[in-house]
Order: sequence, then structure tokens, then C-alpha cells
Amino acid sequence: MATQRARNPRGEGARLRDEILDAARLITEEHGEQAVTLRSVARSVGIAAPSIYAHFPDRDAILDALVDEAFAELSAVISAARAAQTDPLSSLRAGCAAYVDFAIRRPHQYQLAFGDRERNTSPRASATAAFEGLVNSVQACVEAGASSSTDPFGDAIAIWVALHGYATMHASRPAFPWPATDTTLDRIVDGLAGLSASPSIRPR
Amino acid sequence: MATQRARNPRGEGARLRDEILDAARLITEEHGEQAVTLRSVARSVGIAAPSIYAHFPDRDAILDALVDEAFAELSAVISAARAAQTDPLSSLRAGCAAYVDFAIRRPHQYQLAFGDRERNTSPRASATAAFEGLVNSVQACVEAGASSSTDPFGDAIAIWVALHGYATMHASRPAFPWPATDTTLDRIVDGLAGLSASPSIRPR
DNA sequence: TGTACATCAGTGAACGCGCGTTCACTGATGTAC
DNA sequence: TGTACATCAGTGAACGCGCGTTCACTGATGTAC
Repeated sequence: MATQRARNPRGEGARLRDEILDAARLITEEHGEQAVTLRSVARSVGIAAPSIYAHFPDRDAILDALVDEAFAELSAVISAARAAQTDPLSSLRAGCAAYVDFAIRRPHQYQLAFGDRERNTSPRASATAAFEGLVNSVQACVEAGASSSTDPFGDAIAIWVALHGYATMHASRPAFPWPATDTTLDRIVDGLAGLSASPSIRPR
Repeated sequence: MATQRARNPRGEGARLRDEILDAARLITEEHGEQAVTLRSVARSVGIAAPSIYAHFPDRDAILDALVDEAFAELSAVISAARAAQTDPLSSLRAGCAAYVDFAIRRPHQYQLAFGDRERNTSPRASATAAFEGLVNSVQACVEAGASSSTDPFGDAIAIWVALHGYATMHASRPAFPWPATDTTLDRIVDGLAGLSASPSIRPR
């Protein structure tokens, strides 16, 4: 692939940065972050590996940029899903569904963002914002009388980790006899956000 | 470490297999599975790398043995924790607590067992047994009148993935303001096993 | 209008590293005669 | 009791690989005079 590549016109060298990022994103999507090497990216773009250094100081900087992208995209799809609903309860459910949908649709991006990397020492602003959105969403359900939660922060944590666990297990153990995603998802959200008296009998 | 090592007496060559496994287990515990290489294991044992081939066909066989060990240990601690309780409700809670405790105490072993490895195509018997134990535990709570669950299998899935999510997130994001483990754990189990009317007001 | 020069967008060869794995071997210990 | 031999428990050197990174460079394009 990309056997001959026209060099960018003078003054447009920065375009290569985007090409590198596009290639790295695609490799991550298809093969996971460990497949993103300077050489694999360079091969995919059609350049020599050292050319990357004009745009990124090292391999980690590329992955860092991809993590930022992933968090931004995740935040965006959650916000959009929430905004499409009118009541707080539907909004909470839609946001959670969007989170899991992203994790399942783009498992390697999700893994890049939420995996146990050393990079995770500094939390991303967009990740923090997304979590606060979840807390607020539970709180809104309480205020609307749809939730009996007395600790939206703690309940949001429970919901968040449960969604995360579902997404990662679902991706890594395809042989398991999973029920439909909606079923498990509703059970998690309803059970952990104080939306019903019992987990198996859900109001809907 | 292990600068001089006495070779095993004649007929006792199989002992080296255990030494290799011990070293690999220790390396996994301390640095994660990616640090387990034939050369790192050999260095740790005090042998030449090719000596490993007399006992394991390749690197993956070592990791496979470690996965078996991890599942066996996890099953054992869960069973022990359950058996120490007399009523079904305490037993369910104790089993879940033991699961998370193992995952937090030995994050790299847990990751080895439940990470998204290609090796996961064939489910381990001990893993299946442990999950069935969880389903039965929820069922026992229903029969004892402690749970209102109408679908123990589905609820066990929800509990399992939530515990998994908590364990992995807790390990990978130490900077997050986590509440006490017991708090979140009880909320997950109670909320998803039909043990209370609302997640924040738990009966205990 | 022509030419010297600076800048830009890259390249190609090479480095040292750790890895899994193969190969021919070594030296101690037991056993058959 | 002595000796040839088989077996056992390993070893040391080497292979090819892909990696991140460094280095000196090339060739096209614009600009100053």
C-alpha cells in the first residue's frame, strides 16, 4: 500500500502530521495499540520512519494524541445521545448505551483510552467531564423523582465500572453466552441508579 | 540473582519445570505478563534460555500454565470465602468480595486470566465453574427469600462484569477518588442481585 | 532576467537492543559387561 | 574391579527479526539581489 506518495507542497509539511495520525488510528482500530510502531505507521503512510520525528517527538506522543482523540469522540457520542432525549431517565439510559456502544464498536480505541497504561497517571479533562456528566445525569433522575439514589456520585461510580466491565468482558470473551446488550445494560443502569425495586423486574 | 545454580541430580530434571514456573509467576506478579520472556525467566532461574525448551514447547506454554494456576487460585479463594459463611446472602457477598480482593491483590495474575488475550478462545473449566457458582449463589438467595431476582443467570452476569470493571478500573486509575472498596462492592452486589429496594439505602 | 542561496520535506543507511529459537556441544552420572 | 557406553541436565554461540532512534544527506522550491 501507498507505494508512491507525492511530497507535500512547500509550507504544507504539517499535513503529514494528520496522515501519520490517520494511519496510527487505523492501525489501532484494526490491530490494537501494540501494533502501532513508528515503522508500521511509516509503512502505512508511505514514508520513511525517521520522517515521523518532524511531527512527533517519539512513539508515545502518537499514542497520546490518539488517546485524546478517543476521549473526545467518546464524550461527543455520549453528549449527543443524551441531548437527543427529553427526560432525565431516558437521557441517563441513552448516555450509558452510547458509552457501551462506543466500547464495543471500537474496542481498540476504548482499550487505548481505558487500558492500564502508565500514561493514565494524568487524567484527561474530557474523561473527567464525561464522568461528571454521569453523576449529574443520576442527580437529574433523583430530582425528577425517577431515582431513589441518595449518593449520585457513588452510584455513578458503580454504573461506570459496571459498564466498563461489561464492555471489556464482552469484547474479550466472545464465546460466552451473552444475553442481548440492551438487557444487561438496562439491568445494570436500573439496578445501580435506584430506578426500580428489583433488578429482574424493570420498569419500562 | 541466582548467579551459581547447582544442576539437579540425575532423574530430577523435572524440578527445573517448577523453578521456571515459579520465576515466571514472580515476574508476572511484579511486572506483568509482557515481562515474561524466555530470557528474563532464564536469567531469574539462573539457567541458559534454551534450557527452558526441555520443559515447555514455547513461551506461550509457560503463560498458559500461569493462566491455569491463576484460575485455580481464584476459584479456591472464592470457594473458601463462601464456605466460611452460613447463610446464602453472606456467602454471595463473601464470594464477590474474595473475587475483587484477588483482582486487587494480584492485578497482573488477574489481568493474565481475564485480559483480552487470543488465548481466551478456549474457556477454562475452573472459570466456568466459578461463574456457575455465582449463578447458584444468587439462586440460593432467591430460595432463601433474600433476593427478588427472577433471572439469576442474567443477574450473575451483571454482577460479574461489574466486579470485573471495578477491579480493573481500580487498578488502572489509582488517582481516581475511589470510595472504600466495601462500599462500592456492596452497592454493586445489592443493586444487581435484587437485595434491596434502592442502591444507596442498603439493608445490612 | 539570471543566479546564488536558504529553506523545506523529506530519505537511506546504520546503530544497538532484546527477543524467540536452533544447533552442536559438554561434562557429570549411572549401567552393562 | 575396571571400563566402555548411554543417558541426563543442561550450555554457548549464533541466526534473523523488528524495533526506536540517530545521522548525514538530497532534491525541489521559493526568495534576495
